[in-house]
Amino acid sequence: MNTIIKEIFQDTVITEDESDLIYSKLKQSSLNKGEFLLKANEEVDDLFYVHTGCLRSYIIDLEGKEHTLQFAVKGWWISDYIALYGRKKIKSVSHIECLKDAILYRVSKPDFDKLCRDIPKVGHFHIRKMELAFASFQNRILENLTLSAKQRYINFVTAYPTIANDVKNYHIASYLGVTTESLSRIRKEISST
Amino acid sequence: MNTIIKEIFQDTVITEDESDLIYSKLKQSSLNKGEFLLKANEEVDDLFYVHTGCLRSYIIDLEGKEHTLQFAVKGWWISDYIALYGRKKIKSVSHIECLKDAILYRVSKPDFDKLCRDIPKVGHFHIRKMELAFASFQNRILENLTLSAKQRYINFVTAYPTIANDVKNYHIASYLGVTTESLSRIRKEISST
DNA sequence: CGCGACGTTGATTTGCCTCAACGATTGTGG
DNA sequence: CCACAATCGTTGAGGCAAATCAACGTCGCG
Repeated sequence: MNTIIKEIFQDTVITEDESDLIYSKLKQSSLNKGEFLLKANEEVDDLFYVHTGCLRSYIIDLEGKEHTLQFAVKGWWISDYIALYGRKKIKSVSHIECLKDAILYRVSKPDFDKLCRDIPKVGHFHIRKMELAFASFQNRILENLTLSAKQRYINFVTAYPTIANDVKNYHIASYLGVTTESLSRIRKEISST
Repeated sequence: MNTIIKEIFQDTVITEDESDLIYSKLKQSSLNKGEFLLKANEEVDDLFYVHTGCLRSYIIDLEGKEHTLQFAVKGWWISDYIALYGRKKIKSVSHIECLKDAILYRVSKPDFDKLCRDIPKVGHFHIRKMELAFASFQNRILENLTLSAKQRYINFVTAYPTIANDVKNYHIASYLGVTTESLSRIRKEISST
């Protein structure tokens, strides 16, 4: 069976025919560090599976500051979910930037929806993925409400050590919601303990 | 057809047989203001559909402070999603409190999963619900990163005017991540403009 | 009426931001 | 392979939004 299908669906058992059908909807694309998968105010139709590399999605606020919504590494999906999943169809609000040379598999939302309908296993897989994401979103909101910047940083580095290595500190800062200067001071404080 | 099934699934077309099957898994329960659906450190197995009334889920941090994760009114589902959807099965981390006399319909997660499998429409309905929730979670994270407490309050009241009426100010404060004192000052400032 | 829950106000503190300058590191062209 | 520039990270001084601590109105209900 196709190795990328096997990778994406992990321990879900997929038949040869199903694999072929899914594969026919995937389009491989590669991206180099610094390139963009998406910029704000574009049409969004696709989901992207990250096979290798590292990306981040972020928005730029009215004052021109960046705020990182999500990092994505091997095994993760990334897109502009606000635009793609929102109640009304809108243009993209996020930028998606490649932080480390990446190989992606793209699938359009309509194709993906159809796969979920035609192959129930895919639908169930998707539901499970969404549920996990749901739980971790709640966790992130909770951490934002509950913890100090220092503790959020420690948690981030603990939970995602590989991402912490792959990305710049100011990317992490903009994910945690602090300035690079503050993060620098936090790191200094931690290293001296 | 059963009116509650019709209400829950809105514009999804459900047959009589399907309706009966779904209904057989639902258990009605009512809750009075001040009562709890769930407290921390309990088993969590169920999802709750809110037919009438108003509830909130919140966690209590190490310092004893409350942080509201979610409000739920008619048409919403509520549970301890961190416990119910997380990677590993854990006891509840949240409290779910009734803020306004409520009528709920409870369904166990296993039953709900089975319904999603046996009735594809239900699965697709669930996916769509999750996608919408996904988008609004991203939005909330974004607002937390981007906006001032004042602006977040204005957005909350604008987006959920009925909830804002049904709940105490300190519930809203703990949802926005500010103290009641700060929210009070914010409200004062707004009223004078 | 009186008590408890809720909301407001004031004084002070603090965590993080802003602005500015300066090291350190990385990458690129000569 | 070095030189230099750009990018990234650190440090300092000062400011501000929101937290903390404390006290006091106000409302609803037994």
